[in-house]
Amino acid sequence: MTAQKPRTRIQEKNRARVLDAALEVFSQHGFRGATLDQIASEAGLSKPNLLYYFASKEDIHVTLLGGLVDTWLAPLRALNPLGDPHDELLAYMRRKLQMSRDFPRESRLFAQEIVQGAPRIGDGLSTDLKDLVDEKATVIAQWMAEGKLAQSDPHHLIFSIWSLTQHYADFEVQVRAVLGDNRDPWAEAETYLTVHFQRVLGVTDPMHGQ
Amino acid sequence: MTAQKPRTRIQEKNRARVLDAALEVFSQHGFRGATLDQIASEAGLSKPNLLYYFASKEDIHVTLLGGLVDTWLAPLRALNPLGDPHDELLAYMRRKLQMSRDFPRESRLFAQEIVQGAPRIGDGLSTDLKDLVDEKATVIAQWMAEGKLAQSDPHHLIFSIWSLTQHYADFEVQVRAVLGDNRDPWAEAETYLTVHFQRVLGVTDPMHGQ
DNA sequence: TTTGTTTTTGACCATCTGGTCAAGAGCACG
DNA sequence: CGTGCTCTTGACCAGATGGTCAAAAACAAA
Repeated sequence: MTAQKPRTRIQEKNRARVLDAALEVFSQHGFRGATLDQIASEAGLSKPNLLYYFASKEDIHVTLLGGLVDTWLAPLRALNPLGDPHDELLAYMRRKLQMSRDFPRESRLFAQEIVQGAPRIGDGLSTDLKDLVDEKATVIAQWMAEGKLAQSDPHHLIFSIWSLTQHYADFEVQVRAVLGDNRDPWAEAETYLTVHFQRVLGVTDPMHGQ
Repeated sequence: MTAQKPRTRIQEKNRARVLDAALEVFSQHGFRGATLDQIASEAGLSKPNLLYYFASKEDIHVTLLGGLVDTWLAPLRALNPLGDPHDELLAYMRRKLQMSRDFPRESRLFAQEIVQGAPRIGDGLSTDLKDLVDEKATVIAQWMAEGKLAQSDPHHLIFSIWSLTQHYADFEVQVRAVLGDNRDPWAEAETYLTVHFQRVLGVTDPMHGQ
């Protein structure tokens, strides 16, 4: 299943450096907009040296995306069917927001891949992703049927969590431009989204400000 | 202010064809991923002929984005301070969703520009966009102060409308992959988002299913 | 038809880009 | 030191790409 781990320490270190550099460049310019020279320079390696560690530009990109999907889906996997519905979903939202804040480059890389039609990841979407989402959607539907959450379409509820949290990473420039320099987007996002989702989920007893 | 309109009919027609082709290609591959040959081919023109109508690749891209911003902001401009708060905001959301459905290429083009840090549109964000949003945020804040809407941060409320509506255009592949072939994302989106925002806005008297 | 203007194109070019290669540097081990 | 292995690089290449240009085709006006 897993590819053979690189043997030496230096290989492991340099592969990591390349991947980090590539993440920086790919997330900013997209796959075709990125150049091997840029990545090599960012990684502090010569281009041929970079190609000693990875077979091709696409190899780097694929490796990056592959390692990403699992990480990205982890918060959803962690959604516990046995926990309290509100707590679980709010916690999921917060975890997702944290990931957007802590790994904006990863978020943007993923966003670009999807916007462009997921040309190099498409298959995984219809299988792994769909299966996981369907599974969790069933759990949520069950919660709703039990009257523990306000009724709505579970799939779209999940979409709304993705959309609202990733927005702050993917459209960060726009958010900052609109809010101005004196505000902290991430702090405000957590406050706002908590209230937002409490309402959407149909909280029974929040301290409703006013 | 406005550039001199092209004189002949054929110029107007061919410029339009180029822009449409460019929109197709840019929105799919990003600026650097798109090639003049692709655009020319898509427009049914030879590359030199294309460059007879536009000075450069960047010229095409800038023209496209420039014409876009106004259109994209129109729905927000139309938000009426004198109307009913719930109706106005729900109508805004629906108009935005319709635009995402009817002009997904425009949405994706814009999304890519923002994700990449708005390198060719950045200035407009901090001025035109910010001013308009600030203005409308004030209106919304007023509505909230009058108790006509549930309290929350107006700027982030606007972000949430952008985010949730554009998601269905920008991440359409993902949405379709997750929902499967037998569902209609756009129809469901309208239904879902209506309920979603009724809750967020603090509807006084919805038919609450259960 | 003649003349002047707009449109179109084939040929061409400089540069960039992903990728190769052979040779060299560094290094571990006997 | 010598031997073999990993790592690094300068030089190079083929193809793609943005853009130019002079000349030809279309077209409009007289």
